[in-house]
Amino acid sequence: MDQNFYEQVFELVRLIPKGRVTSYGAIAKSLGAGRASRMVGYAMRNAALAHPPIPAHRVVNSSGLLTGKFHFNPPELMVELLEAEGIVVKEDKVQQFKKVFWDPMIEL
DNA sequence: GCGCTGACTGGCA
DNA sequence: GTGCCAGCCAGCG
Repeated sequence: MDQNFYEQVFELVRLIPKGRVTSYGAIAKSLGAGRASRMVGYAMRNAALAHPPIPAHRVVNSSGLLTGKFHFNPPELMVELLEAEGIVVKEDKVQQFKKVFWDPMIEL
């Protein structure tokens, strides 16, 4: 780890292919901080202010639930972006989560 | 230095 | 599928 944890989180999130999503835990694990999933979420908080912009809408929790959509501006933006990429979202949950799930451990 | 909070997770009922 | 609990680590008052 020669870079900061946040930097790695941001980079990994940027690598998420369009139309795919991943979970905080998957990101944390791929960075070697399997139990630091909360830190990933905390990092995403900076994502909104980060430059260049981070596609934080592609990051959801292990259940495919859009737990962080409330932090968007406006909150419904997250769903809008996801659906715009072909991801089906209903009731703040990613449908066919297994299909659109992108595992950084496998893909990288 | 201490305690609470949080964009979480996995296990169990 | 849903709900509760304990573990984790960084930031903030």
